[in-house]
Amino acid sequence: MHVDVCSVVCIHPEKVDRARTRMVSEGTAERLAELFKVLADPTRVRILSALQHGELCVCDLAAAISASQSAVSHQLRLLRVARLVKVRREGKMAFYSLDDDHVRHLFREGLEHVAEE
Amino acid sequence: MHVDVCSVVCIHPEKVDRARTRMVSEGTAERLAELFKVLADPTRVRILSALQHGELCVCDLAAAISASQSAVSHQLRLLRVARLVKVRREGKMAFYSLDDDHVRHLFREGLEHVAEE
DNA sequence: TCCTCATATGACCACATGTTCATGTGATAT
DNA sequence: ATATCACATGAACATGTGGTCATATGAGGA
Repeated sequence: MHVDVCSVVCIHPEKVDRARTRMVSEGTAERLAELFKVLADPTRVRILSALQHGELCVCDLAAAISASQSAVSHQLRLLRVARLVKVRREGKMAFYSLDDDHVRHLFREGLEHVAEE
Repeated sequence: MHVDVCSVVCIHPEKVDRARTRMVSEGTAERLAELFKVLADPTRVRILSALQHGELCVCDLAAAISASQSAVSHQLRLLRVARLVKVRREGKMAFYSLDDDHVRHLFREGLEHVAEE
């Protein structure tokens, strides 16, 4: 990151100022990027997709998406800390489900964009 | 990627099957992840944020988000191929704007999730 | 034509990320 | 107690990514 404005000339200062005041804060941008980063992996997308219609235990998830248990566990951790999924423990099993409808919305919005092309 | 199902025991086959049939295809998951990947960077988030209320030229964008022209150009390229922004050329200037309302929706959905915590 | 300006892009480098392998943890059964 | 099962996690490694620097491109002006 470096404050390096293109010389002097080409700028429309009023446009820039208007944009700056309306922009999200740096912290918000950071957290927003962090959220999308969690959604930005095929394995995690498939996990979320598999959970769209109800909870699954880790082992079932691994089977559903044809990935190793370890890989799934690692990814579930990321999804958990981002509050995209939640856990329900029952004995030695762990049942995962989508955390809220919000996740579903984001997912569907994304799907629509992908479907467009 | 390795088909490695946890031994035999813990699976609920009917749940797994139901999930599998309802899941998005591998290709769709890939493209969905690709879309979110483009949104998964603070610089690109700030660019999209700056464009929420109208087009800006590259130089103005760089000024608005305090990044170098080169960095902004590189990121704009990614946003372009993902069809999140579009260009309007006018002489030697290039004015960028959000490609459609879809991008705005995705952005806002993300913001709401971030705002929750 | 030659120079300058706005933008685009290629090479390179430091850093982040996803998987596997090995091992840890806590619950249940024998 | 101890063995086993489902799940979690740490280390290590290969690959991907975002920035800078240098340079290319293409439009306008002198």
